[in-house]
Amino acid sequence: MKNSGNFLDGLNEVQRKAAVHTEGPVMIVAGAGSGKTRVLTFRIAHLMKKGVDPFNILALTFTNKAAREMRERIVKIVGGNEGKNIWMGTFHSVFSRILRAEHDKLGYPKNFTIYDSDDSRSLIRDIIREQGLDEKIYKPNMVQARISISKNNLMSASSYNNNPQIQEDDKMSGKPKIGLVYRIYNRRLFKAGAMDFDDLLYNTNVLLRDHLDILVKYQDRFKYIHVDEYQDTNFSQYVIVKQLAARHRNLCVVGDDAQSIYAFRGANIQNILNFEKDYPDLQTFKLEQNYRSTKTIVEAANSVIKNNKEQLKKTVWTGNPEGDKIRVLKALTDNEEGHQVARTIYDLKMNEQAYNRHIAILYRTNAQSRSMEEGLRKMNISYKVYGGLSFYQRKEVKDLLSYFRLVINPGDEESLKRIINYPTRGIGETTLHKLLVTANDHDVSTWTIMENIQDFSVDITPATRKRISDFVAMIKSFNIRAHEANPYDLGMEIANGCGLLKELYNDKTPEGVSRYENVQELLNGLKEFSEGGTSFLAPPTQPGEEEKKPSLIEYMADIALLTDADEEDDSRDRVSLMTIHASKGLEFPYVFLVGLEENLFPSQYSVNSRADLEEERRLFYVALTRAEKRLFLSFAETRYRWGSLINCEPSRFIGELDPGCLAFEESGFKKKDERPIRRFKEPYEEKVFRKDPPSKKGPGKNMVKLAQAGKSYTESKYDNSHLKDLRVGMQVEHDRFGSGKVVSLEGIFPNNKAIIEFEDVGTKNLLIKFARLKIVAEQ
DNA sequence: GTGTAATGCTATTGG
DNA sequence: AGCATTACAC
Repeated sequence: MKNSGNFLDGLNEVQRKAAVHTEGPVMIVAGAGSGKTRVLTFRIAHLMKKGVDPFNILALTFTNKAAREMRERIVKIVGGNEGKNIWMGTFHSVFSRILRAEHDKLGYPKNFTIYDSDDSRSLIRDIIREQGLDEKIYKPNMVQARISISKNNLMSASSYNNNPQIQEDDKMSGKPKIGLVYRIYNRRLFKAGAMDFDDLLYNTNVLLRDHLDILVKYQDRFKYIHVDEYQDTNFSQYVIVKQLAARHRNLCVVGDDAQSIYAFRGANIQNILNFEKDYPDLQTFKLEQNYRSTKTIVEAANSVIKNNKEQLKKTVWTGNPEGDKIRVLKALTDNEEGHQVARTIYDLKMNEQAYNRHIAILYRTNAQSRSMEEGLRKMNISYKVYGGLSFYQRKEVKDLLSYFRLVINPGDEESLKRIINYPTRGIGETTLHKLLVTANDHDVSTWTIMENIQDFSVDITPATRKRISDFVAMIKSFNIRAHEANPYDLGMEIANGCGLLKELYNDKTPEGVSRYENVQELLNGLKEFSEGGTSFLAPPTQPGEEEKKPSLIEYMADIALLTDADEEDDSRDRVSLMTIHASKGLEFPYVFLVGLEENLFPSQYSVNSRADLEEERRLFYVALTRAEKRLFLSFAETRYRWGSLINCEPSRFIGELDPGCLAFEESGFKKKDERPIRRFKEPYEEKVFRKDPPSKKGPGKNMVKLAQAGKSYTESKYDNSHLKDLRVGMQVEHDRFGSGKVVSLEGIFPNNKAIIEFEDVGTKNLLIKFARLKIVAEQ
């Protein structure tokens, strides 16, 4: 623990001023890498040292992980145990807790369910169908986006339907019923005791607007409010903050307009640009010194962002060394891009002793991870992909979570629909449909119908009735214990009792095994939660309030709002792969920014609108400024999309970079018909066209050698690179199954599967990377 | 009601 | 190309 008093010495002058200016409205405009987290951390620590009760401090961060890390740092500075009493987390997690505490004011159950995007889209799709609307016109995704935007602008279903402008727009676009879907959607959410993500903010606004006593209560609780990444707040969040801060006016927002990249989900850059209008007496601090990156990187980033019109004036500079030039890499195909990136990483590790964990590969869309993964795997470099299908969205994980959700809130219709017949228990589509219709007719939940099936005249057989009441009895037996039982024990009982664990265990295909493992992993997490007490997401326990025991209910309240970005870093040394959006707030010594092509980055959806293009440019700026030491840019001339090859042009953003920061091995980046950009190294010899006959000497000999030299292959236990050229019709020999013939192949090496007909044991479906297989003959 | 084959849709970005 | 939903056979 540090001695008190001197801890602020670790800040520069502006940082220190910003940290100690605790009273009144404050805006900290913080350039990339200027130490804003540090300022926020020290500021809160300073408040506590001054004697401010941590219960009175609120800090809203962009991810829960950021909150967790900041809390840890504050605890280190301040010492003692008080740090845990700060209210910290994302908007969604903090206000979902407040909504649970005040649930009765809004007529919601305390254990309301949080619907994720998939749940809410599925509900919207149901409503569209029930209303007899054409799904081709009323695309669920589009309707969902419209509803989401409305909620984030605090526009209720009624105002939506009563707004002449909107009604006119919807009519003109041939979709006059969106308002109706919105109204029904909200009604159904409420009936199910569920909120979608946007409701967590919307309903917080309703709560604060309609209940003055509640507003005053939280105004007085949150005497000091901090909002990180303020440039990415939406209107709904803006109003919440404004309301809460109205009484004490100690509001500190931190952000960088140049890094606003979430307009697509309602973030309003005007919130930060107009902060001064809302609080004319504000103090502004500009953090302009970058401590993160080399001069080259900072200058390159500046040269790009100056192409944007609307921004707050600031000049980011750094005292860091010049550093290496940014290298630009051209590849023939997306796959070759992956190979070259992997190869360059290999060189970095050899020549600069770089660790995997110091390296990030950033891309615009999740789909781009595939070619990067392939390249890394071949070079035997271990990596982790963030984002994409998150753990909690995997089918098997969501299935079990749906049981948990239903146990906690039997009104949760989306969960009910998901698992009522999984594992199959003879309650099929027709029965479910009858139940849903009856529920709708009586305006009660499907669960209520099932619970009282004898009271309703539903046309179903006695056998099916029995199955339904068995199901109801099972869920109820878990439900009565949801409050007090040990969450892990209860979770295990549910997983076993519902038959899901057995179902997965019996599936011996490679995918089935992995599904089983995923469920086990979920249960392990639940176990940790059970043993570790309440979570970091829970609000501090108020004085006089009894300490919360871990329960399944608490667990579910937590994980509904967790994302991949919140995962604790593991200690494994792995390269990070993620979208640029996901990289926000992170930094790496080595950054590879890939896929710099027109219509990919900037995205095809953005090129026709100035505002959208500026957002893409800010995204590019964010990507560049993640790098501390060295930065590599790359693009491919052709790329597979929807399974077919398309031609690409280099991104305009490359042309916007100050050429002096770039390393071209020849004359530099010119017009598209010139070919000045050479690869970093000799190109990896790769077949561009799939139709080429399999190479006689096998896949790049060097690759194999490197793969053998390395220690741990990311996934495979065996070096099966000789199976890359496996083709249908080949004769093979298996360690255990004997000799056989390849019947079919699918997927991409080494994650491909082969169906092989063995002479002795019949047909087997094998995952190539695990198969102990030899090629015996070509035919 | 259940399991498999065929179709069709998707890939901005995410709490 | 890969996945989810739908169509169709048992």
